[in-house]
Amino acid sequence: MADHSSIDDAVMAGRAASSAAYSPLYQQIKALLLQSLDQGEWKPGEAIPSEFELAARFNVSQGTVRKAIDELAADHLLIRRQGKGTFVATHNEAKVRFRFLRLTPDDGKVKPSSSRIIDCRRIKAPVDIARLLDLRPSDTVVNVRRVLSFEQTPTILDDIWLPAVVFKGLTAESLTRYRGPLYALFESEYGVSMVRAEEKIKAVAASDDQAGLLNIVSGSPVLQVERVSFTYGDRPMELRRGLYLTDRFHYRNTLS
Amino acid sequence: MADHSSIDDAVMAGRAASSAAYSPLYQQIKALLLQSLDQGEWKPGEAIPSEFELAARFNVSQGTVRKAIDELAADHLLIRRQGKGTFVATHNEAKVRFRFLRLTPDDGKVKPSSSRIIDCRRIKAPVDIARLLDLRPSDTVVNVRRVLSFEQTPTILDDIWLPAVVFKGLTAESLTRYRGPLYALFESEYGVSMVRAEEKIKAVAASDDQAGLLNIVSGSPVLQVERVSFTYGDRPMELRRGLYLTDRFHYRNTLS
DNA sequence: GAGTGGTCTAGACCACACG
DNA sequence: GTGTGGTCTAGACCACTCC
Repeated sequence: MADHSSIDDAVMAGRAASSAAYSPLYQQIKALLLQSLDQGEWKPGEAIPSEFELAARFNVSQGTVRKAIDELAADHLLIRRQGKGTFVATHNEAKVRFRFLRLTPDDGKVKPSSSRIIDCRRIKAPVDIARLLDLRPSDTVVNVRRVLSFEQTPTILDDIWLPAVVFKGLTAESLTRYRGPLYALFESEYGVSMVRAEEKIKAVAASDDQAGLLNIVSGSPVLQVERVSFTYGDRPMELRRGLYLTDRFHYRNTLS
Repeated sequence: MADHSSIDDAVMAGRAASSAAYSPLYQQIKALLLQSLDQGEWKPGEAIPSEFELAARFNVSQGTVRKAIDELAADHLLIRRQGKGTFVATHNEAKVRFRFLRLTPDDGKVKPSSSRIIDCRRIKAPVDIARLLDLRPSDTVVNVRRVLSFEQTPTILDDIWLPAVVFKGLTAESLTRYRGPLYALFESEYGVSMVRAEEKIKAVAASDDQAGLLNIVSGSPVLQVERVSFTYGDRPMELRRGLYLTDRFHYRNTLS
């Protein structure tokens, strides 16, 4: 065997009598791949080894590796490209930028966007934030406040909380200098890949200060979006409370 | 061959020189299964033939049928149950009722719901409705208006449009008599299976009459949800404009 | 025990990208 | 041409359900 983990033991376990908790081989392979992704063995945008190489490494057939990769691709952690290879998903790509932003112009036309950082400070985590981010209340969080505009029209007011331990060098200055989706920045600068997110949406009336920042009249109905984003292994890494202006935009969703 | 369609020609086409539009065998099988579903060969809740039977019918290997079924199961058109068979998805089942309703109580507790039909009438399709339902403006639509309450609290005001040709016997009386999700009724009474839906969401201020029906003060911020539901073959079959009260509920969504 | 879906394998061949 | 993912097959065996 080479220097990477063998799954022989796991195979035995999986194939042992039906008494033990049964887990199919390809699920075990999937877990190993996930682990390699989490540990950064392959970086976002890079290609992972070919199916045959992985099959050899794990001592399973190519079809079994294939099925593991299939699931990771279905979850958008990996991207398959016929003839080229299988790549680690990234937010640093024109095609999938703003992958998590569901706000769409009513007329469908793509609009140029710009971000204005209002604030970036470190604070002790408020209890509700700490709970959602799986932190202790004594932990420090980075709190970023910003306004996103489309065609010079303020449209989104975001309040963002991040574990300070992970996002060490993050400052208002570095944020202001950066152009592009935050998740792309998190990926390349802090090694944090956001993989999944959950949102809770309400309609609320804008408060005075919120209305001021969005340049609307106080009390206007706005969309309130609370998002928790997760990295590999379903670890929460960002809490975002956004206010969306929906007079010329809408939040789109597909049910199935 | 039996009396059902053979795919031999399709196979030849698919396997012919790379000049023609190439379509994998399992995709062709998928299309055939979809057709059978659409034509009602197997009804919602029923089991479809086993993988081996289907493989024999279509003259392909079991693995190829399997892959076709896999995709239909991933789209929630079919449901696999190990040891029992593969079943046509249905809204008539405790487990998946309100499958398309994303509104959730903030406290997570399930609440008893009741529906009050306000109105059910047939009208000439307004142009915007006709366009979304892929109808001609001269076509007739059924317009249903109802209020959904949770624990006696009015929470959702729905305005629903349906092609009148399809929903022939639908009246306020039959709707009032019925308990349960509308999609379950559509399925069992009108043979219409809703398979997918697209929603556009905005935050708006409730108008006077809307506020009256929801028992809130006029101008309150509410969630406006426009939903187009599709049946097999991506044919639009319902337009629904809903107003959701989100003071004690929220719209939940998962991004990935 | 019989039938169904689920896993795993091994091998052949096809479509696609790149040099 | 070579290497990658994608398809298709055939067969063995496993897990689950029901009788």
